[in-house]
Order: sequence, then structure tokens, then C-alpha cells
Amino acid sequence: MPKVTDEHRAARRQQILMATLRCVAVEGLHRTTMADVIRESGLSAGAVYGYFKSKNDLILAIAEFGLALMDTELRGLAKDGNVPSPDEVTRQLTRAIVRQAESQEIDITKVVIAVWAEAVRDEGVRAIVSERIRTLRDSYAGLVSAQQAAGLVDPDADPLHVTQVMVGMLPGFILQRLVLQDVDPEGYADGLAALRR
Amino acid sequence: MPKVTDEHRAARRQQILMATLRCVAVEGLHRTTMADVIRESGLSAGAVYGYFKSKNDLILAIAEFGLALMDTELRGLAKDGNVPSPDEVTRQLTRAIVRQAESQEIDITKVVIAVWAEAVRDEGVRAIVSERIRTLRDSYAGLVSAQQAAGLVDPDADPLHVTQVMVGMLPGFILQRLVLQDVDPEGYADGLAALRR
Amino acid sequence: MPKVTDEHRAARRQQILMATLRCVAVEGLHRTTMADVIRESGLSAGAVYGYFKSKNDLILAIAEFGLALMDTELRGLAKDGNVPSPDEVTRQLTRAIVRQAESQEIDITKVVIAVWAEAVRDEGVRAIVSERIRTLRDSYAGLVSAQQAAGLVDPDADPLHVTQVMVGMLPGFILQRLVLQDVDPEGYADGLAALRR
Amino acid sequence: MPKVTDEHRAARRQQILMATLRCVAVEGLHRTTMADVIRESGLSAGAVYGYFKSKNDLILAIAEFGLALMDTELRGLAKDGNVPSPDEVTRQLTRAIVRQAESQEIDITKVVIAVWAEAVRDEGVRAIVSERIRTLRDSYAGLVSAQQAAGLVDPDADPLHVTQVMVGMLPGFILQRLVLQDVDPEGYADGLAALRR
DNA sequence: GATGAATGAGTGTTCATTCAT
DNA sequence: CATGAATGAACACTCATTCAT
Repeated sequence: MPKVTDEHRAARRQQILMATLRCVAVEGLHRTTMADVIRESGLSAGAVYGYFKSKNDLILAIAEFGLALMDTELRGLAKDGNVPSPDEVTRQLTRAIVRQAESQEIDITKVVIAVWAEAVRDEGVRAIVSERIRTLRDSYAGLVSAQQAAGLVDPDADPLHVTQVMVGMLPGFILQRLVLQDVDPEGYADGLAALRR
Repeated sequence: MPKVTDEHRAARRQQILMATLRCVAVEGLHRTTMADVIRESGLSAGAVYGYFKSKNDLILAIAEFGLALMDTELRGLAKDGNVPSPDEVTRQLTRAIVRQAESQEIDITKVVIAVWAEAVRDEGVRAIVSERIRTLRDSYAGLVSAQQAAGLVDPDADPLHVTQVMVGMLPGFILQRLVLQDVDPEGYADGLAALRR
Repeated sequence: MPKVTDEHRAARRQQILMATLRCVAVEGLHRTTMADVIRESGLSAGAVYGYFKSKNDLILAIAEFGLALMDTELRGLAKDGNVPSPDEVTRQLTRAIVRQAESQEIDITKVVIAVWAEAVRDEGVRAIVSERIRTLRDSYAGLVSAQQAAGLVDPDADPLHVTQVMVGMLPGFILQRLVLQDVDPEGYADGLAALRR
Repeated sequence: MPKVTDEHRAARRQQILMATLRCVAVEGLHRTTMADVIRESGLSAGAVYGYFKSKNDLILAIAEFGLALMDTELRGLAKDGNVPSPDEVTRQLTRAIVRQAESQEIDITKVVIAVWAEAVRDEGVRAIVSERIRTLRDSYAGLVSAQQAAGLVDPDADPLHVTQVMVGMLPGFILQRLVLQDVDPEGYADGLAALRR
């Protein structure tokens, strides 16, 4: 079945990627074997290797995909005319995370934590995670200026530092949600609000 | 002479544990092989298996040890008579993390992230991580009451929520520090302080 | 238009064969993959399999072609009226080998050695190599009679034995040339001449 | 069963080596799989890899061993007081080859041809083959001087060239013996003798 | 007790070949 | 016919664990 359309190729890649995400969410990055991916994808070994030339390639694709999902969700926030307070932003973001995690068959946040761990020791994955975190911060940056102008955030503060904490609150939310299962967006946002007075 | 033997046993366990931490910090949990641990510890395979009956056992011990190190450091904070602001607490905690990470031959925070990832899929590790996070929150709890009394935190807020955010800011600090290497305790604390205006 | 088609077919076969020779000279028989041949030939997998029904078929064709090249070169020798001495024959033959090896883009002698090794274990290849060596000996046979008549070779000797040694000197030349790179036709012929004093 | 004697280790290596030789004589170098070697040696995969760290390692050992067997046989020749003629030397050497090939359960000359083919494309094997051929030539060198002094070989000839042809006659003997099965030491030596008058 | 050689199921990956388009 | 995506058995190699000494 040669000379296949680009859409077909893209669909196959997606098929493999989704199969891998399903495996990784359950087994983690390293306990997911290529045999798992092959079985789960319903393709043959050769087919999978036709789309991803190694397991590492697949991990990089997973990393990109997993973090991209988180990211897209956050873009909409700055769109509105009004300026949300930091706790309001956190509420929206954690809500988005929970929605993502629960909407799919798989909990993407499990994949994301696996990717963080891999980023510590694999340069390629680290580059991807770095880029994603930076993008996230940049998405915030404009919002922070508006918040400073509106008196919601100390106007003398370095916006970078503000984005670092704001982004920095999300991993802890994800981790506590998965491990202790006792955090939720409302409580987490309230907790931050409480710190502000 | 059981006393001496017990001490000997404890020393051997520690020796193996430290060897494992060294390996895990560099290679991660799953790329660290028992052969690595055996070589690094300077013991024989049989000896290592005499102290830890499986690799999973060793991982559990690693998880316990890695998170315990973080915890002990934080206890001292509540000891002082004065009541530190939330950002001051964050400053102290992140400083403690950096101190820990840089004081040892190995960066313990790398091990910690590996442990988080494992907690997602291994019930045993998850139980340990849960317990540690809860302990950390409990250590905070008293402090939060004091901060509420002192007007540093909204007295109407649920203390649990406050401890959730306060603890929740640390994983993001650790992650950004390892991956982007552009965060430091002072900036991070300043960022939080800025949110409180 | 069957004529054109046949020529076309022959050209395609040649194209695939040359591509294979190029691969085999570099990688050897077994490290040359069909994918290599396909890529090098510029054809599709299906096309290559249209001309050679298996890799083994291709190997047989390689064997035939590689040894044929050596053979054609040697025919001209007996043509001349004068009777060359054994060392003179060796000089001409080794010169022919070197010329062949250096004239083409690929060193055909590398392919020849690979074919010898395959002949040891594959009956089909062995049959081809057998036939080629026999042909080579036959080409010599007439010459030997002439040399015996001319007193250049012991007239009482069995011509078969003489052709066996004469042919037998060539593999050693090829091997030493490829591996040690310190033999040349002149020295080799001189060496044989020295034995005849 | 730890702390095993050196003899035990050497015996195990030999056991694996002999198993490999048996496989290579039948299947060639590349069709011999590690699974073949493992089965034939009667050991486990891990055990084999404990003695040879890769298949390539094993191939190098095979090359060394296979050619060494040929070599040892040839040393005794120069020992005798009398000076053998070149054809006599060839008779002895080819006899030694046949004896070696037939004395063992496996025909070592089949392995040797496989090694030649590998030497063309693997630098490590080539180094070993080079060294062996050089050693063989050196073993001859003394003999050639004696033959030149005794008038059996042209005294003006370069001894190197003489050793090149003398060594060069052996591959052709081995090859014709395996492929055509119609050469024997007596005929081959007679063929060379015939060239000398 | 301590040792480390041995095990063997399992790992990521390749590749000759087929066949739907 | 020609194409090249797909197949899946096989490959070289690893590694947690055991147990004879």
C-alpha cells in the first residue's frame, strides 16, 4: 500500500503516539517496552519503527506532545479584556489541568511527571521541557504587566520572578493531585488567595 | 556481640544506599542497574541482596531516604519565636533545598524527581511520598495558624489549602532549578512576595 | 516491442547488480541489506524483487558476475604465438587482477573474497565458483602443454597439477594485496621466477 | 560458584570458542547467531557474554585461534638440518593443512576462509590476519636464505618476494580443496616441482 | 556469611519479503 | 507494472536474581 497520503502518515504517527501515552501513563517511561507500544498500537514492530526510529525518538515525541497539551489550554486566559488576579489565574490553570487529566482516557499528568524525571538525565527531553516552561512563562508575562498596572501585583517586582512562582505552583498541584488526591483547583486557588491578605 | 553486628549492618545498608543515590542521581531509577549499585558500593551481588531483597526494596529505601533529607531541614523553621511571612518561609525552604542539593557529592533533588515519577505507578513508593508530603504539611500547619493570628495570612482561610500551596510551590522550584537553571531562592521568594501586594 | 523490453530488462538487472557489487565491496555479503541494494540502485523494493526473486538469487548473480570479470581478462594470454614462462603468465594475470581492481569504482577482488566464503557453505555459490575455477584451469591447460613442449615446464608432469598451482597462486595474491597491501605483480612474478632457478 | 580458578575460566572460554568454530565452519561467520553459539556451547546467554563481551569479540577470538592453528603446524619445518626444496616445503605445508582439516571434528579451513572475508571489511580482523601472514612469512624467511645458499632458489632474488609466493600458494590450495575437492598435497607439490624444470 | 558465575526471560531493533494500491 | 508501507520472526545483547562453593 504505497504512496500513502500525508494525512494517513500523520494519523499513523498519532495512533502510535496515543498508544505510547496510554502505556506511559500506566507503566512509566522505562517500564513501557517497545513490545507494549507495538501491541497497544495494533501495528507491527517494523511499522512502529517506520514512524519513530528509536524508543528515544518516541520519548521525545511523547514529551513534546504531553507538554503541548498543557500549554494550549493556557493560552486562552489572557484573551479576555479584564485582568484576573493571580489566584484567579491559578484557579483557571489548575482547572484546565484537571479537565485535561480527566477528559481523556488517559491521565496526561502522569505522562508529564515521567517526562520531568527523564528531563533530568536526557538532554533532548530537557531541551523540550525547557522550551515548554519558557513558553508558559512567556504566556504569563503579558498578564503580569497588566496585573502590576492594575495593582494586583507589586509593580516594583521583577516580572520574571513572578512568572517563576506562578508556573512553579503547577508541578506541586499536579504531584499532590496524583499522589495524595486531596487537592482541587478551588482549594488550591483559595490557598493562594489567603496568602495575599 | 549483637550490638556491633547491628551497627555493622546499618553501616552496610547506608553504604549501599549512598551508592544507589549516586547512581540514581546520574542515571535515573530505571537506568540504574543492580550491577551499577554493586560496583559503586564495592560489595558483592550477594552482599547487596543480603541487605535489600530486591531492586524494588532498594527503590523504596531510596524514596524514604531522599525525601527524609528534605524534611529534616524544614523542621527548624517553626522553632523560632517570631512568625515568618509566607514568602520568608519559601525563602528559607528553597535555600534549604539548594543547600542540600549542592552540599553533597550528589544532587539529591534529582533523586527526588525520579521518586515522584515512580510514585505515580508504584503503590509502595506512592505511600512513602504521600506520607512525606503530609508530614511536610503538618510541619507547616502550626506556622499557618500563627501567620493567620499575626494577620500575615487570611484568618478565614482553610489552613489545609494554605499548606497545599506552600508545599506545592517547592516541586516547581526544584524542577525549574534542574531544567532551566535560572531560579534561585531569593528571586522565587520575591516573586511570591510580589503576589502579596 | 519485446526487443526493447528485453534490453530494458537487461539494463535494469545490470543496474541492480552494479549497485549490489558496490554495497558488497564495502559491507560484505551479509552486512549488505536488501534496503542497501534498493537505495543504491535507485529502484523500489518491488522492482528489485521483480528482477531477483530473493537475496540469495542476487548473491548467485554477484558470484557469477564477479568471477566472470576475472576470467575474461585471462583469455587473451594464450592467443599470442609465443609461449610465456609460468612466471610471465603469473605476471600477466596478477597485473590483470590489479588493473580490474583499480579500474572500477569498486574493488572487485573484495567481492570475490566474499564469494569464496559463501561458496564454502552455499551449494549454489559453490557450483558457480567450481565452474569458474575449472574454466580458468582449462584456459591454462593448452598453455601448459606448450610450456612443456618448450621445456619451460617438466614434460613428465601431470598438466592438471600444474594448472592447480598456477591457479592456486592467485587467491594468495588477492588476499595479501587486500590485507597487507605489500604485494604487486612484478614482485610476485619475480618470486615465482626465483623458485625456478 | 564464585572465585573460580583461572584454569576453569580458560576451559570455559575454550568451550565457547570450540562451539563457535563448529558453528562457523558450518554456517559461516554471519549466519552463526549468538543463539547458535549459546546452544552449541551448552551455556546460557549471560555466561557466553561473561567471557566475550560481544559477537565481534568472539569473531576476533575465532580469527586468532583459526589462524594460530595453521601457524603452529608450520614451525617445525625449519628445524631439521637438511634444506628442503620449495616444492618439498609446499608438500609439508599442504599436508599439515589437510591433517589439521581432517583431524578435528570441524574443518578449520572453512573458518579460515570466513575470516579472510571478514578481514576485508573489519579492521580488527584484518590486523589479526595481517599479523598471522607476516608471522608465516617470517617463519619462511630463514628457510629461503638457506635455499638460496643451497642453490635451490635464485640467490639474487628478494627473499620477501619468495615468501610472498610461497605463502600465496596456500590460500589457493585451501580454496580449491574446499570448493572442487580435487587437490591434494602430493599433486600440488608436484605441480610446483614441474614449474622448476 | 560472603562471593560472583551463572541463568534466561526479556530488551530494543533489524530486515528479507509481501501485497494492497 | 511499479510502489513502498507493512510484516514479524529473528537478532545481539542486558540484567535482576540465584545458589554452589
